Amino acid sequence: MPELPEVEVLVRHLGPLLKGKTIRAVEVRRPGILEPTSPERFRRSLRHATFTEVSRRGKYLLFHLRSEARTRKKRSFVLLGHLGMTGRMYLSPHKAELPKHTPLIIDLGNERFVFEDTRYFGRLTLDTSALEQLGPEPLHEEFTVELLTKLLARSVQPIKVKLLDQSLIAGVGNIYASEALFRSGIWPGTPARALTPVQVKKLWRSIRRVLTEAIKSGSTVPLNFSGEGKRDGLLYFGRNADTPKSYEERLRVYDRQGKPCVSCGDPVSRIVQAARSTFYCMHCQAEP
DNA sequence: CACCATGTTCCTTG
DNA sequence: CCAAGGAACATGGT
Repeated sequence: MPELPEVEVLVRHLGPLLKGKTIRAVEVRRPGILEPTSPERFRRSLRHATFTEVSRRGKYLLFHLRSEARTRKKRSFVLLGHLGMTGRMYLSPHKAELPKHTPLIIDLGNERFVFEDTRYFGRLTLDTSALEQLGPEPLHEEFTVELLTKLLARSVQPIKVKLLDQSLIAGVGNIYASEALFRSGIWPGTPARALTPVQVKKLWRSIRRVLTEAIKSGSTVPLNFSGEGKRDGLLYFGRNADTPKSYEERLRVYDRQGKPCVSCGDPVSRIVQAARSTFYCMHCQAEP
């Protein structure tokens, strides 16, 4: 469930549940997801540590912990999480059956923290160096039109590909990149530096709007993070009974190839850029 | 068997 | 050094 909004909603959900909980034991079933941290070091650091806070940076989850070792002095550290393509994290009763692909389980006493990840692309590690390369948070005040203009000024890369660059803007992924460009009426193949000032401003607004709206739809709805059901917690596939809008209504172009554009009725196109699908409307996002 | 999938990193080539 | 493209990672759905 990976882009910025999904991670943000998950962080808001997990924060209150984990705060103050102490780790009793750690079971590593797939050491690869800890890399480059060794399972030994991982277990040693986490055992007896207490969660103090959960926050987010781009698509990363930051679990803030404090080790309470009596013998040694207290020390704060961060456990960095990433959901990859298929990762999920939730609390679950001990008696609940674990899913087939569960790389890591943390025993919290009364319940356990489960990291489920079918494709094992996700991470839970003590190495936080990945954060250093991230660009600005698109929803923070520091992300201004002027900053976006500067970031796009020299590049000839297609704007859609640029939006996926985490060192440019942190948290935008393949779905919301297509969505933001559709809302801005910009052709995905436009070289970044060829965008007009008006287009940059529209794009800036659209990025913030699609992310904010996605967070809102996830936050106002009682999402089910219990771990039952395949797609629970995925905002774009959300289908809770109380969901105000179905995912078809929430996403305007993504995965809608051949279906009528919600704006003009022309069929939505699919192209491949940097080996990823891009969805757009040839009429509403015309090539200049 | 084919192709596709919300992500990131590494390698090659220019 | 940079940009661009592709493969790799691993598993499942259609």
